[in-house]
Amino acid sequence: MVTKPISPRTMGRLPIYYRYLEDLQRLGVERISSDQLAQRIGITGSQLRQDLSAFGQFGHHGLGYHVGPLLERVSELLGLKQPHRLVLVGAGNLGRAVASYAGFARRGVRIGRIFDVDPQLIGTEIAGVPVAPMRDLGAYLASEHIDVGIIATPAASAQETADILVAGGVRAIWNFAPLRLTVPDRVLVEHTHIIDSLLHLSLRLHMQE
Amino acid sequence: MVTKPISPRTMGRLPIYYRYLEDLQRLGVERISSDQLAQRIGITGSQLRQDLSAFGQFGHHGLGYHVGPLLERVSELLGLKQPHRLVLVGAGNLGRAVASYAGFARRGVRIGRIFDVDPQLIGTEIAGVPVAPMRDLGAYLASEHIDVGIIATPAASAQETADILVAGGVRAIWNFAPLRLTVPDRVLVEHTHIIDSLLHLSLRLHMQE
DNA sequence: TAGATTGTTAATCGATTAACAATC
DNA sequence: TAGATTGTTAATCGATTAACAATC
Repeated sequence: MVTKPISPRTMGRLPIYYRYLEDLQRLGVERISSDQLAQRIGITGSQLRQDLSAFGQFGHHGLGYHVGPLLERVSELLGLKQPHRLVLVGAGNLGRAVASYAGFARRGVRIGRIFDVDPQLIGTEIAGVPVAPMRDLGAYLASEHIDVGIIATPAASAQETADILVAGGVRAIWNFAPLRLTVPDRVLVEHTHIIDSLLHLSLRLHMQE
Repeated sequence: MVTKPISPRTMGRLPIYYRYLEDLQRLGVERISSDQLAQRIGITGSQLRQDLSAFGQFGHHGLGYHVGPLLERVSELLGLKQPHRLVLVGAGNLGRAVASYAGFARRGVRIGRIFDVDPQLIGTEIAGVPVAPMRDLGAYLASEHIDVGIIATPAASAQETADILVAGGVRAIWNFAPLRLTVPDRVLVEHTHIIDSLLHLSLRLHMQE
């Protein structure tokens, strides 16, 4: 189905295309030209067409692109057609924020359980997901097939958590703790360091002066 | 002081250089060669030297780079030498997580006040920062000089919040709400959409299959 | 059909890598 | 000095833009 190899830069833009197409669909827009969509996103129409052509022919000469089918295709490329099964480790503010994120269910992302060391939290639910004691994480992973582990623990326990997740067979780790994790090559790590965003903003402010 | 124009890609890597240099400093490493540092980061030594040469000569032939002075220079470029004054709007889980982020103080980032609509929270403190009622935001901005407004409200009130922040004279908005904000050109917007990270991870997982 | 817009080729632009003289 | 490593130039590679024939 993939007609040409998709370049890294194009891949990096897929989440953005996905979000904009979702917005259009929600607004009831059925068709849009490459120039119109590109303008919203802030890129050139040429670049958008170049990107889209890497994974199929979706446009209609003279008419533009149908939002629905294009969104389907982008979703498929993003791997959103298969549901993802996740566990979340760390039920502090950040963990709670992640667990409560409204957009997951709609995209096939299911957090099966939350793990934390705080005895006060054990047995409670956060956003409908039960909180279990950290020491049960290994056993849980052994009994359930989990794709992704989310680490929202303090930095001090993040590596230890990663080790348990890896031993439990996760294929990827989504890491919010402010440190680099050491994992085997076969395990993907996505770092989400909010400080990077702030540093980037600070840089832009500074350049503007 | 800036010797050559710094390319967008190089600018994008500055936060990463900053974090790695911080780590090295904390570990007590005083000197490092471009090849060693590049290897840690996962880029080539050539690229690192090319990047660093854009903003000065820091290396010592045969010896490598001194971590301290280089970190100083990168901090300066990132605008971390001037303290930033921020307000945070929205004291939900995400807002609390941002307010509690330990790395801000060290980098000259100060959240002066938190605003929320929940009467229960008014008068309390989060991470030592007082929570004030949302309706006082405009007056607060008029009385204090604030650089950046952080939006951690639900999507439904994010644009309204942005309007108040803009009217209050902020130069930039750090937006966590899952929607695009409309602001005048002079106001910078940094979007931090955690869903993008997950989509990117999902894509990588999917490509690997 | 006439007008609009795609998909694709070719041209341009920018970023990364390779190589090495300079130099500590 | 000999060895190591920078800073920079030139070569390569890849991504973006421009242009337009194809086509609905």
